[in-house]
Amino acid sequence: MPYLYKSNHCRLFHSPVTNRTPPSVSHPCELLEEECVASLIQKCPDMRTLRQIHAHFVKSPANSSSFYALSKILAFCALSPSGDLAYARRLFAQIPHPNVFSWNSMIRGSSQLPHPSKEPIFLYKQMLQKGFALPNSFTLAFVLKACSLISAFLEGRQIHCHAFKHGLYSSPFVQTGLLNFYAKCEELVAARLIFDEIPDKNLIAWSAMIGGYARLGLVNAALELFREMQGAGISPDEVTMVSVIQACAKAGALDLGKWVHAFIDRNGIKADLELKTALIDMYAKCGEIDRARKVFDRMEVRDTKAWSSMIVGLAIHGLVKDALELFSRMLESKVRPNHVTFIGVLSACAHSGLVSDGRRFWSIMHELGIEPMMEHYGCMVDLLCRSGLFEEAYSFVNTMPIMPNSVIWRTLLVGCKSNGSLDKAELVAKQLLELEPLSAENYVLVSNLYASSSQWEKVSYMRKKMKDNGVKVVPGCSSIEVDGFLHEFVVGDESHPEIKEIRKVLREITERVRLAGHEPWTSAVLHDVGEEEKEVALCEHSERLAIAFGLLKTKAPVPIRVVKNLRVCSDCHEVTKIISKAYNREIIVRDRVRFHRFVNGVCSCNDFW
DNA sequence: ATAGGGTTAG
Repeated sequence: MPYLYKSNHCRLFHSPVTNRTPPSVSHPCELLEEECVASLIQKCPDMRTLRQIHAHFVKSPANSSSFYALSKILAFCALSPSGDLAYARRLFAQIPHPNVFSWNSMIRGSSQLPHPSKEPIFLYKQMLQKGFALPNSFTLAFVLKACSLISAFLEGRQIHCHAFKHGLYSSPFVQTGLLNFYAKCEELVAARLIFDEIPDKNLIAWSAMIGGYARLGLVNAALELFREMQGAGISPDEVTMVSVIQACAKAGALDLGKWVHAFIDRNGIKADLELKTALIDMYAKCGEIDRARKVFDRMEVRDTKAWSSMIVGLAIHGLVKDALELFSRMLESKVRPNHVTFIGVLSACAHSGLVSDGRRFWSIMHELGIEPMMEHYGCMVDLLCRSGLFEEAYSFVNTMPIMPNSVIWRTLLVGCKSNGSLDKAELVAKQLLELEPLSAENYVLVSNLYASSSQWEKVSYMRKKMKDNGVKVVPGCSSIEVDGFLHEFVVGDESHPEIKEIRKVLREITERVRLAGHEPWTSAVLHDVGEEEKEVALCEHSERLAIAFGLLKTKAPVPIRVVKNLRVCSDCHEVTKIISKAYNREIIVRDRVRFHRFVNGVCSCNDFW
């Protein structure tokens, strides 16, 4: 059907380029044979040249029925970094019965866009509906990748069925595709079932499974598999190591992270851009900002993510000056900052109350065409509140072009308290509880606020409201790393083998907390327990369990690391302060925003709340 | 005939 290509010829070409020989392609083909098109495409540097190849191809009637050459042209447009997916789409639309190769090119091409969509999944559905081409192992691998990018669980599960239906399940590419898909959807049990079924697990399968555990911060599972992998005689590469390092970072497991770093050096694994960025992130998240900086300084090439991870790391450590200096250097080296970089920069400003700097960076961000996201608004609200500009923060939130989320309202609520704007507090609290009526921490925060102004009736009203709404307390969770193993503690969980000794130390801590004049009423609100159980409620708080464990095991004057606090309340910080002083130890507490380094009861963070 | 699966910052 030659007319098909000729008649659409004009639509595909915006300029008359048909009679010129491509400058960079000096292939002496008179007639563009199939192989010739293929070899030209191989060397094709850009779309301009491709259009010319395409034009020659279209002009030659001998070629117009060559689906092979056409699929080569299509693949270039859809897949090459110098291709043009829009051009590929137009070309594809003109092919009456695309072959499986062309479908695959379109599916893969459309899943490589910077903003993943359902387009590849729709294409796959179309392919099945039309029924002219049957999916092969490439198809399933590509569409599974697309599903994993957007966590399209239902679609991916269907493809799992298709793999059996079309007899493609035995393909290692389909298997790792499925494994990775389930892992990305956080369905680790399903992922593990597939992993265990793979007879000859290769490097990719091992890495995908380790990566699945790593993303969820299951550091022990990730490391156990990493050890098993080596036992099975498979050598990890830099991609595997990124996941292992990420697992350490997520869990705040510094000693493990250091060991893994040494492993990388010892085994001659090349630390590339990604791995170095992962190392920076790991050291920063584990509280070793100097080591993070060392890795960063030794890098030869740094992209936006590398710069950002260092800037964010410095910011969460409260090293504001260094963070902002680094940002200037980043601009000098012509690496374009993105929204994550600005989260680091703005949060750095917020930590030190640098209002005018914060405002300046806010406008630079706009000048660079970066649309502020919720996190950026959050930083600005925090900055204004900490700088005593509560009224401005309040009107800032009320004029936001996007609906403020609970984090924004909570920031503002804390701002109400510190700025003494209790009149606005009720309004903010109302917004917060309307938006998120099922989260226990909101009730605690609001009732803390009432308690600070001795409005006890409102305190008990909050407790009642929480009960009426059926709010369940999500157990707090902390972890502590001892001798290369991460111990996790969940509130109420007594399964730890050393629970008796832990309890003994906890009682001692409780006594010290009491002697210091603190009442553990935050926990009492949460647990609603009688006087007798109050002590238990306090003790059961995960962070204190972790601290207690650290005191048991850590006899030498080394820092006690309390990390991965999912729920850190101001009460915890108080306790940490007291313990640090009593035991003359350095305690590092990490919350979602920053580090608090307590030495002899004094927090190095100047904005300790 | 053509091609492919695991990785970094919030």
